[in-house]
Amino acid sequence: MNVLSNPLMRAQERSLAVCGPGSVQDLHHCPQGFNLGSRLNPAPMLSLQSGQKSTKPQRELSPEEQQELRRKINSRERKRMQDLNIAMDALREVMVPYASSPSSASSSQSHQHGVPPGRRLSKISTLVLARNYILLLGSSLQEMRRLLGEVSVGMGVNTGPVPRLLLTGGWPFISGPSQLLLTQESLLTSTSLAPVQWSSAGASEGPLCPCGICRLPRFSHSTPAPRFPK
DNA sequence: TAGGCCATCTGGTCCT
DNA sequence: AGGACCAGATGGCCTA
Repeated sequence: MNVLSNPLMRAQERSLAVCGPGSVQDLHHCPQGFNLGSRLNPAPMLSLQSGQKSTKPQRELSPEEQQELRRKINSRERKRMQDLNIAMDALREVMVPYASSPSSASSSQSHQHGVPPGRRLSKISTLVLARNYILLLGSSLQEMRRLLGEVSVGMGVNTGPVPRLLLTGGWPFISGPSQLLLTQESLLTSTSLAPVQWSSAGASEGPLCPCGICRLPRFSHSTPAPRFPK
């Protein structure tokens, strides 16, 4: 396998080559060697006194201990980001066929984000496409429910278990992208996965999402309280 | 060469 | 207290 053909591996290769994990350079962020003092706080950095809200006097860390702690923290963060990238790759893997589909409205958006066919989707494009895909599924489901409702009313028959599930608003457990990262439980309990209310006519109708990125019909941007009030 | 995308480091904040 | 999460900063790589 050609390592250089995979941007992710390329990046990892690069980081390993330049600042190998756990190397002393971890501490200095080798390209610049600046991070020994806070950019926001001119006071000596790397005090590493987590929180600093404790009134207890903290034990002074020796330079070696500081190094070791910093290295540990950096390594954790690196691992966290790598896990995130693995998840992103999994999502990407599922979304790529939709991105390359010429009839897909999403593909134009991937182009909008500078993703020519044949190239790896960027993170932002992957997320936008995934969102579009979910919206599409939602509208398809709406439409299906509507049709099933018409049919069952017209025929006056019991529609059986599956249609009833659809008609009552149950979320279908399709073997699609959502199953990659969501459990059945999370699907059932999540309120954010309620069927989307938007015209099946497409994005040309209704107000556009103001975010300027997705440019899709607005369907309620939930704005949870910021976790980090500034 | 400018701009997009990315990985990494870092300090701050929140959660368990 | 330690870990998770987040956002800002920075520099490298790649492409138009």
